[in-house]
Amino acid sequence: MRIGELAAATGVSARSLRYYEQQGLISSERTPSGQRIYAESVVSRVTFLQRLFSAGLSSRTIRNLLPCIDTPSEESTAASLDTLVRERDRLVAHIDDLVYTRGRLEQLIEANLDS
Amino acid sequence: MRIGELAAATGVSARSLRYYEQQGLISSERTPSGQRIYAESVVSRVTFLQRLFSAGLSSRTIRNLLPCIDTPSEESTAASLDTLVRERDRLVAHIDDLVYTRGRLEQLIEANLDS
DNA sequence: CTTGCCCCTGACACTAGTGTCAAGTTTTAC
DNA sequence: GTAAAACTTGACACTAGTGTCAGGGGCAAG
Repeated sequence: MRIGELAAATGVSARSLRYYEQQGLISSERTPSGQRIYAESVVSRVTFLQRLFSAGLSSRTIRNLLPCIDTPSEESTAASLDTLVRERDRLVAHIDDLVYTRGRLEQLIEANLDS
Repeated sequence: MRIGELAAATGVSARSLRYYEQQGLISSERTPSGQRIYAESVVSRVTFLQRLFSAGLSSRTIRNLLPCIDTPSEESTAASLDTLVRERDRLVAHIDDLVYTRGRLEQLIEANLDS
């Protein structure tokens, strides 16, 4: 599939897809003339990348844990697994914080509802 | 209290405190020479601001809901309350998304642990 | 009075992902 | 074969909160 199709399939702009490739997060074949050709599996990869971005991971951090995604259960993923666990912990802490904030907002809504 | 003390008390840089004031999120008295003097109550305000920033609210959005914070239960907060509810909903959706992402990361950790 | 520390404003830099434009090439459709 | 649509690289802009530096003023302790 070409970049326009991938963009349509994932909702990610072609600009961003090229950026992801530049950051080493996705890969593509090239036609003889240089146009990118993506495997079908890249769709779910891009979706997952979006999810990680939305969770606040940087492209650098994501690149660090790619071995855990691409070749699970191999020795070469020691540092990758470390990054993965660290990001999970960071995410858990952030969720806890957001849940508390949600409570604060709901208190505020209640206090403003008795009008 | 002066800006250095407020910075120490909140862990927010003086630079950021001046920025918050510029954005209309906090206010201060001034000494005749122009130095900022903060009320004690600004400490908790700044702490809450940090919380909202960390939840992804922009300073513009925060300013919109300040009426709900400063003068709860008044008519003038109709638009403010609307913003508040909208942000609460956005936050709830985001938390749900992050919880799902946490599950994905934990699946990934598990898949990489059987080495 | 002077030393040292704190404060003031204004300006510029940085990050990091994305938008957008330009100029040129390739593919597709008629 | 020609026109439209899609692709290429490269470059520059933007956001928004923060860091940092410059050049100047304020104020307390010695």
